[in-house]
Amino acid sequence: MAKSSKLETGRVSIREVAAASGVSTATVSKVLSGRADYPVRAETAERVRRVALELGYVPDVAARNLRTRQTGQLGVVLEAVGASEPDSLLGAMTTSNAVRRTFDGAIMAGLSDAARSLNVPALVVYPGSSGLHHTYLDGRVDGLLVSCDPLRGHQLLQDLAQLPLPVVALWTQRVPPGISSVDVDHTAGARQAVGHLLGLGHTRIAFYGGGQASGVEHFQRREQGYREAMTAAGLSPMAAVHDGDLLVQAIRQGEVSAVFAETDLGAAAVVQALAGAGLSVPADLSLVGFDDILGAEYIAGGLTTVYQPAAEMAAEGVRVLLARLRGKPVSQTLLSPHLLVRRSTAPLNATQLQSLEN
Amino acid sequence: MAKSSKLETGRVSIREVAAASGVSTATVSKVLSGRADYPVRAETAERVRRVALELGYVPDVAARNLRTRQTGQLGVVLEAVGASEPDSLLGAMTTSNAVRRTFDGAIMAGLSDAARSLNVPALVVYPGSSGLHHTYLDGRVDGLLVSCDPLRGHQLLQDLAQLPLPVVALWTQRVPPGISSVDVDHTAGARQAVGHLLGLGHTRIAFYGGGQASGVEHFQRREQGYREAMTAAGLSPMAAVHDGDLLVQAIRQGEVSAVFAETDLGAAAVVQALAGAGLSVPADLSLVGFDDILGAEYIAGGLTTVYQPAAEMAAEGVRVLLARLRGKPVSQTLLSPHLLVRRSTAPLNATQLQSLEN
DNA sequence: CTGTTAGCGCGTTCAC
DNA sequence: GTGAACGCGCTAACAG
Repeated sequence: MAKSSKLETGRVSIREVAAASGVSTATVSKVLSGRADYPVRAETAERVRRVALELGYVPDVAARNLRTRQTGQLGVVLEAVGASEPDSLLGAMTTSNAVRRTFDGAIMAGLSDAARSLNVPALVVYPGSSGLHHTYLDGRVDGLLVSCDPLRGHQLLQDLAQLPLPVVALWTQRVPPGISSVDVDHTAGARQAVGHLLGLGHTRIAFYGGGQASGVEHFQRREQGYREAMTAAGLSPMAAVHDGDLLVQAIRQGEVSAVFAETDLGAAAVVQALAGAGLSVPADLSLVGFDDILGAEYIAGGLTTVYQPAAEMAAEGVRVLLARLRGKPVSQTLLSPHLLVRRSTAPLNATQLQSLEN
Repeated sequence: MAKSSKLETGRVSIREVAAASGVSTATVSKVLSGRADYPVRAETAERVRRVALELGYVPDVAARNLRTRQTGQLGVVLEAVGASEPDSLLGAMTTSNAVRRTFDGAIMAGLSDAARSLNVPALVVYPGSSGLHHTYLDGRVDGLLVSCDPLRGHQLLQDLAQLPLPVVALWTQRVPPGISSVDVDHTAGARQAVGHLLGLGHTRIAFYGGGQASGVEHFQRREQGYREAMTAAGLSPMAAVHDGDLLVQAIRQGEVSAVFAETDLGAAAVVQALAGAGLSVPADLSLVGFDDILGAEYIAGGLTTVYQPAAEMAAEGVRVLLARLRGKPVSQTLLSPHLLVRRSTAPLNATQLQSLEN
């Protein structure tokens, strides 16, 4: 209609609300931003709110961001994603990659739920590529959550530590100074797993793991928990096994009646090795895994395993980050996993006891 | 130092770059925005670029968003996340939920990779709650990608269709008018699966599925593909089976030598039912699943299954959305899945042939 | 053809 | 409770 040189955004602005309620834009802003430290007469506030609602006023995010120099958005960096392994064709996705994605899915779910309930307007996702510069992040988010990939180095965290943003790392305890972390207590989880086996009467408990991926922080902690639990029970920890044939041999010779596997996938490999040798779980071997991956119910008819509280970890991460945004200091948090007892573990039985005595 | 009432952002602004290069801010903007339609002498442009680099100038995202009324961000709605099933405690996560999360992880990975390679600065994630209002989305993103949960209704898409944003739905073909979609061609995948079994000599092929989740779009299409493949081969499709005992009975009576299961999890259930009856895969039954979930390599010693290209679907979704942002029309896309042949399928064997003849 | 001027966009906040 | 400056990049209109 009106021949105007101004851009028409088709939105109701704060000025229109101000005009319609007979106050200044400043007053409208004070009322609607809900800050208690700007006193406005209750009657006025009420009128402004009603008019805003009637007019369908929605504050403009961009303008607010510009003025406040904040976004209300949190960044989520998925380290495993930036690795750019070409896995899209022919299902060439590696298994560990798939595991990561499962967990990232859970992490995203936990983050989204937490963000919504804690009134964080939005999460901004970035792949954890090395080129994750200041440039991309600055101005888009107020802080950063990093879903770390324990299989990779800490280069990403080192880089992110340089940013002028608070950073919370998930799923790791190895963080540069200045970065908060939230991790699962792998050691405690391992102790629970081994404790369960001890409670069933097993004493010859092996740790299955330490393959190519030894050196991985999580796995080291899990083995550490195994050692602690064994030692605390007055038993000698055994050297880690990572070979199905050797394990089968050890079982046959009565040297092993139970195994705590580093991961559920490792446990699945154990089951396959035993099956190939005509042995079964839990009759010949009690088996505990770690992770509770998708499909764990179908490993050995139901794998007893340590559940990692990924969603809770994510939620805690959001809380920690918001706290930092409010000035709280850097912190390190550990969350206890818990044991899911299914059908892959059983009391030490007569047959096992017998071969044990040989 | 200087007693200034201005906010100190500690950033290099376009004005400083302009001053340092001896031109106006307008010129700097023209040079750095890279738009060809604003002619600037090459020499000047070069100087400006150099100065900007030296000063470490980074355009302010908020200011740019405010002026251009665009964000360069795409929204990602995860429908499965908004359902708010309390699954964080005690591992009460349902299996289908876990499957969804796996796929959402893959989707996020695909989206992130695609976004980066297509120069989309950021993805903004939202849980697919019903309260996903205009309010939250408007001004934060230029368009929306929706990772649909086929187990739920289409209410979410109906709501999103009202928004003044282009929307691309992933993982569904049932979309309201005005919404683009990218889905896996479930029917084609099912035809591949059944074709594989036919090629191995099987003719008595059952479809395992149609339980509580019948009515789910994907599953209907998979069953449809089964029917088409059977019919095309001159065979009569059998009624869907969803009971392990009945299936075992049918196998024993020679009525079934192969099964195409609606999902990998369904296939896992079949394996368990057979194991309980002393039957094995693939000796007594050739089995094909659908999904290639994590752990599929461990079902029946390696489940033959239909791989869903989740990451590719996500990448295609980003392309489609960017195209729409450039004015391209609404479109519906189907991506072909492909068969992963592992060890759960084998040629029709003598024993099976014999019981077949009874 | 090259570059400048002068606001615009809109919510927030300081000084009165 | 108000007025007006402010945050900062973009671009239409204009001058040389």
